[in-house]
Amino acid sequence: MALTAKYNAQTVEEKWYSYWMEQGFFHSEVNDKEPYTIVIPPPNVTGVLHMGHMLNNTLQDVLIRRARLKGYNACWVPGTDHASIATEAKVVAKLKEEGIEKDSLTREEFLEHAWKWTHKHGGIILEQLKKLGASCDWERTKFTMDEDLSKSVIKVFVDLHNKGKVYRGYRMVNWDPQAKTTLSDEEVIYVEKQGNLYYLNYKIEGSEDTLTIATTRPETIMGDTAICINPNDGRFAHLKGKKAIVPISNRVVPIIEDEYVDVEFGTGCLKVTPAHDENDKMLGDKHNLEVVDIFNDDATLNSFGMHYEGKDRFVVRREIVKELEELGALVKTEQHTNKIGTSERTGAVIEPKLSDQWFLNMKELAQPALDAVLEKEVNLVPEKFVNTYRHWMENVRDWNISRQLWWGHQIPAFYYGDGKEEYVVAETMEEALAIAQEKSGNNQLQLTDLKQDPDALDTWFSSWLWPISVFNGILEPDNEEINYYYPTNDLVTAPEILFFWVARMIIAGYEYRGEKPFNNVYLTGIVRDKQRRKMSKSLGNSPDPIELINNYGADGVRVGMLLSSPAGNDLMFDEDLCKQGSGFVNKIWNAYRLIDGWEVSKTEKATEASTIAITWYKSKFQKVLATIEDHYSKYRISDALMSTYKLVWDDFCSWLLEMVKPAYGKPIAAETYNEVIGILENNLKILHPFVPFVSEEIWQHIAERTPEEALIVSEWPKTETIDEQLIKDFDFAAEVISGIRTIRKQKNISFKDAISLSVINNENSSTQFNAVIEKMGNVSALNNVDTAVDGALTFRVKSNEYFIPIEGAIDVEQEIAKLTEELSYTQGFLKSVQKKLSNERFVSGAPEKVVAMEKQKEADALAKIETIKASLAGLQ
RNA sequence: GGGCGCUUAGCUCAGUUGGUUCAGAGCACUUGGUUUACACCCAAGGGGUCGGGGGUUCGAAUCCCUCAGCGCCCA
Repeated sequence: MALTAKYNAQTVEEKWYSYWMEQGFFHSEVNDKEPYTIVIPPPNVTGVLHMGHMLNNTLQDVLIRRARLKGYNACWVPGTDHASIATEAKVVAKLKEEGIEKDSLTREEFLEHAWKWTHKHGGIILEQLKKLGASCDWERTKFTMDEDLSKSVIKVFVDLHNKGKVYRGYRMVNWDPQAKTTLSDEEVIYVEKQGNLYYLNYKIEGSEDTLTIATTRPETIMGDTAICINPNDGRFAHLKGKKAIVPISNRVVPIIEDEYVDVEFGTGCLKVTPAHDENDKMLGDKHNLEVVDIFNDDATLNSFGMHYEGKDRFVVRREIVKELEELGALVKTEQHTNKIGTSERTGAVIEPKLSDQWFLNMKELAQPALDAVLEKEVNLVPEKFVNTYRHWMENVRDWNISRQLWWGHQIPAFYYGDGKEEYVVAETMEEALAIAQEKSGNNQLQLTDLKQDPDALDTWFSSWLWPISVFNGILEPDNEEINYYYPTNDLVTAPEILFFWVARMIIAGYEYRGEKPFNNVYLTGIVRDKQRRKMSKSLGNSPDPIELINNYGADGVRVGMLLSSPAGNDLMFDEDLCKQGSGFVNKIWNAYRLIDGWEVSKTEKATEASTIAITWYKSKFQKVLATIEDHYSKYRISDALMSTYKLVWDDFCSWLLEMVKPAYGKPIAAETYNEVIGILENNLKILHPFVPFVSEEIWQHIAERTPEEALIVSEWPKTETIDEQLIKDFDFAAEVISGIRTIRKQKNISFKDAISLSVINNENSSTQFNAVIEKMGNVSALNNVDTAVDGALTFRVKSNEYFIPIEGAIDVEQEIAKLTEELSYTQGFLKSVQKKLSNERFVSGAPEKVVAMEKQKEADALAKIETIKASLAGLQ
């Protein structure tokens, strides 16, 4: 079969991906081999593939493909996440477009819409991942709301409740007024915003005096129930025990004292609104203040807002400032920047709100998970994240796990009465009824008397079980699969979700398996554009990944993603990287085209150059293989790629193939050809994790292969001994060849013109590469000589001196200048070495090895100086 | 405000316990090369006071102090 001149990525990629699928190479079953497991960070069902997924999943595929080649039973479990808030928001928006309000639907009706939406969009990302070449075990695809996974979530909730870890509490929570739900602390993003600081006068009861407070939120004055001063602040001693009158509402509120107040900030007088600020709530509890909640769930004002009732908080802010100004209560307005909490999902400004929510007590649960990372049971890569992790875990706060949403796992709490405590928690309604009858002492209770808590659980409360629940390890804790695949090996994810997800998975792992969920966590960087901006849909600075694959091929994009993504460092993505990637693929392809085009002769003898070249490459390959293994062991995937890239491009293509290449029109010895094919096959194996498609394509071209012989399931190259001396000798020869090329370029000697080369072999260097030097330098004859050759261009490698006689006159002046410069540099170098060696403290203080090396340097320099001096003498 | 980290070539980054050619790689750049795999190519080359200053040491990109700039996490 003739090879196309241009590599056609698209057809090749489709062909081999379906072949791999048909042969079931991605599928894993429990067997006798050692498992290697990865669970995918499940993408949201709302999502489309973005560059972060590309990076993340490329890395996972590299790891899983390499594990497969190394003979592990490789299992990569894919799946998706139901993403409560995001999905519900999307469905609500879609319904709105169709003129349907969520409120007009029953829960069941709404969920029907949500499921429909999920079935339509949920699998998009997974389908897109196939284009990238992801070798997931698609037969194992899971969804966080699958029946068994849902049951696992409910079981865990009930279990934690029975253990007293899950509790219901009336707390200040983060309220997203757009999604109309609470958020966990982790879902709040603080952003710096330019705002105003308003100075307002409050009258003091029974006097004409006023006091001045400073606030960023004048719209909350309707909720003020106190003014607070610092007892140590002499300025306000006269206010002690008095009362103040809140403007507009004219509510009379006490003036309390607390050292919490920052004397430096604002005026030193603080208005206290316990219903709408966490710190104020704390003051309110301490001083027994009234709590006045002035907001509706959508952050419009309620009846406490008086004539502002029904208006949005930000509208009210503008209007109330005007009114306060008219009343003469506004003293001044200053510009002020502060950090404002916003919703991770909707971007809405968070409103602190008091409400009943479900919480998970984290302190004790977190302890084993903290120890696991500190003791390196679980490795975070890069290690710098350990500190961040420790800090979060040591200061972990209780987790608000309830969400005022329908899409998700409904909380299995059932109320049998109107009292706050009149509820039971159980996995099923029937169980709930039995417990309720017992708890209430009322045997007459019916199923219809039970009302389930309408709230859903935080999405992360299901995904924290992911590494366990995908193997059904919660419902059947002793099943064969969980025992075999768990703990998984590596997790690849973004540092952004270290707390949201990774930490909580570790917690759940220890709580429900008594064991870590994974050995290593590889935290990738964030994909940014060239201007260091995070790639996002809203900025429109993210290329379409599928478009990229169409343009550069999946292999090209994979290489492009990996080229510049050291662990934990952000990746400044540039489409040129994909271009470089596809350039590499093209290079590999063309190297094979060259080999494939050779006429093979059984009678032709292997040339001396090709024999030594092949021996050399095998050693070089082993050396680089060891380096690559080391990089992988440290999760330095881009370094592993770069080592492979240079091995294939430089050592294989530029050196080996050029050294064994037969002269134009000549056949190649069968012996040499077979060796080169063997070498190529090993190259393809180490290339495969990075460029699975082109490597399989070439592999299958080389020979007819049975399915069992496919590259994807072949064997990773064995390590063999490395002949270091041979590699050194080659490097020396390469320097000689480089010297010849430099002279050719300087003197404008075309490569087509053969030259003769003489050497004074002061180094006593190996001559086994002489045939290579002749071939690669187009040298007609390589002679050993004892004395300098007259009328020749010269260069030196170490203390070896090389002569290239040329027709016509040598520019003696230029040669002398060149030599003089080289001489003075070497003399300077010698001087510094000798200075070191004559330093008594160096010789006695430094290790023997280091001193010996310095002595070697001295000897080398002395020898080199001799040869240069001799050459100079010859010229003058 | 508290904690962590970063600063090395034009760009993106390596550089392990201080000690071989340790001042590096890839890209970009400059120059030359196209009948014979690849111009998505080949070959050669230029380029850095290792953020500034101070210290420890025989020896510092590497350890310590300090200043400046940047980033992340938490409140």
